[in-house]
Amino acid sequence: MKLDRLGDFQRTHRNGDLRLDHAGQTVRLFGWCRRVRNLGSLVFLDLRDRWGLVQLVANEETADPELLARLKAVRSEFVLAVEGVVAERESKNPNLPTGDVEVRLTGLRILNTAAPLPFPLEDEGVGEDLRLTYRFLDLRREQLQRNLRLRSEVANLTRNHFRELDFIEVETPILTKSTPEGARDYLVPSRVHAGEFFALPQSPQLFKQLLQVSGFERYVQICRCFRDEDLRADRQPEFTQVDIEMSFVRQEDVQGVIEPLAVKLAKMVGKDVTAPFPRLPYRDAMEWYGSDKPDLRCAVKIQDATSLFAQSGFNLFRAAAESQGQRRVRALFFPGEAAGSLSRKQLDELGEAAKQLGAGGLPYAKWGKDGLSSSFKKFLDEGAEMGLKSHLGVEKEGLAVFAVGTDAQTSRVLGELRLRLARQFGMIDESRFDFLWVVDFPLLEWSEEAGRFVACHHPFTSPHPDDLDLLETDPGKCRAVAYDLVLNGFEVGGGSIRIHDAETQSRMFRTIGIGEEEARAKFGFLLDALSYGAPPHGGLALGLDRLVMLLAGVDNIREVIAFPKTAQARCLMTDAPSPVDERQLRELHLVPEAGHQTYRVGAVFFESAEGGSPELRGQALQQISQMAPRQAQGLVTLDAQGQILDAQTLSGPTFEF
RNA sequence: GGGGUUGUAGCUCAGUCGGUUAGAGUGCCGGCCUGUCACGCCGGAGGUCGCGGGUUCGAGCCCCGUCAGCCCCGCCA
Repeated sequence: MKLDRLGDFQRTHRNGDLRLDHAGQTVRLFGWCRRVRNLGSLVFLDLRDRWGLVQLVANEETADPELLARLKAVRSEFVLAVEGVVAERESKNPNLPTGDVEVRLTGLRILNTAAPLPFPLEDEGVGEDLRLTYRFLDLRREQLQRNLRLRSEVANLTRNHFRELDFIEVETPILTKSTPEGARDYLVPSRVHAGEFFALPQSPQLFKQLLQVSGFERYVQICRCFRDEDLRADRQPEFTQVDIEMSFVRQEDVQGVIEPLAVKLAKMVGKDVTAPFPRLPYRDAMEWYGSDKPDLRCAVKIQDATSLFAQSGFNLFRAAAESQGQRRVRALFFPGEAAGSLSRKQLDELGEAAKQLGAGGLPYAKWGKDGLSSSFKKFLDEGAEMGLKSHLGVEKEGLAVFAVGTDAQTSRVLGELRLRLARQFGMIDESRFDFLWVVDFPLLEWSEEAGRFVACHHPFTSPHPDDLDLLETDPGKCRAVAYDLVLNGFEVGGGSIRIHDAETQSRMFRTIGIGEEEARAKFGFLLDALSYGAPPHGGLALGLDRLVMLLAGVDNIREVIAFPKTAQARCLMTDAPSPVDERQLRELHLVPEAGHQTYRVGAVFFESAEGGSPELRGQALQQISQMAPRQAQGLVTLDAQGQILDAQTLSGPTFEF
């Protein structure tokens, strides 16, 4: 098709803005054809631009025949420039903001054609792999346009918020130094320095602290961060943080600049939240909710039921009661008919879920229409049942589930079941935004894998002033001045007051097994900086993607990122990551120089009683084909004496011997 | 690294106990149509049943392997 030129055509209106007031005006519009409805001698076309949709119309009696013919050639997603007169419609469409008017065409330029799309833009439920492969089309969809617009507004509001509070935006390096601790780094090989690497930042942590030493006092940055770890629905390998750091502050001061921002952001999507947010010590969060990021939209709390079973005939529970706190019996009680009428099958499924979470099983007590049923009913005489009911607060129907074990075990099981059951029983009010601060995190935790203590937050987090001495005596008990911002069961931010003196920092390094020499080599610049007048300081980082996800009311972080990666950390659109030229690898010193190239020859020997059966050979060939691409590959089959039976290349013929 | 789940027409899906030529809706192409807005009516084209192997007289369906998407555990200071 011959395309028309844009020429000097100028837009006069946005499509979505046209109203009855415009009737009689000649307008010029741009946009994409959403759909043509060709009724023969009457043709309608919906023209879409970023701001909305308006109906165009032309008919045989009034329109230029050439224009009409051209209009009939238009297909979905063609790019058009049109001129026409706004007119009141004969039949209005109340579902459309522009539904009272239409544009009677006087001119039409086809600026570009479009092949039929690989998927319809209107449908929900298109396969996500397709959407990601054609992300540029996926992004035409209203939902994603809306999400990215929201994201843009969140970023702007955030910038303005901190600007008003006199923060300074400073950019920090993307090419930086790999540090031990924390997530796996993405590495960037240095061409100039053979065998050496930059790392992409997991966060600008050290730089923002150094900016405090430099005297900026209030720093903010909306920055990209990178972590080479496995993905989840709310986790991408590159993500965006709203990163702040302040000098001369306590925890409350940092929370005090974040809370009003959170209130404003919530308001932006029509949610009323009030600051200050509740502060919940980590220990209580684990005790009541079995999670360090509790979803407070459900009121159900975990309760300790250990003492109830001190005399019980139920050995499992009594043993816990006799373990002097080593193990406990903990319970969740869900009131309501839905909970009280759970079927045997559903209870079995719950039991399975509990086992997946590491429990031995799931003891339960259910009060339904026909009274008590329980997996340990024979140990529940009337008195015991009454005790249980008054302890758990059972009034009418409901379901209690139990877990027994160490605190870590029972928290894990009940924390997860709390969420699952609350959802199942409709006890989560989806319309609510429940922010809270989880505070007083432990500073350190024992790592079985590393055989030492590791920092819970990061190694620059200040120990709680009251717990300083525990660093050497009982590190596991030492609290940190660290705080997470939690929204509806998601960690949307985390921060801490930092260590600002070199001596405490050295003690911290020592405690987590980083020796003097290693500390010098890896964090020398930080220790230096701390020794030249570092002010007390602290800060926080918000996970922007996750926050926007919750503000947008979607359940996946990819829905608020323009070009996200798959769960396997690939970009289906660009097919990244991908192999690179060997020349690039040589320049980066990742393969030996040309001329000194060495070739490795590998062989795998499959021993088999059947010798060269076709089945085995097929399997072997396929496995080889998946080992290393672009190499000559083949399979040689030997008999028991080592004589070659045949040789087969992957693509070529089979050579018989 | 482990577990679960999905993969059939461009798209969304159905496909019985393993049995004839693999279907529907939608999209696409052609024709008709003056008030549509999910336009309507008529006709047509369109399939590597993800890929490889096996079992079987016969495989979309059963078995083994593998690839890809999604969810979860581990991991994510």
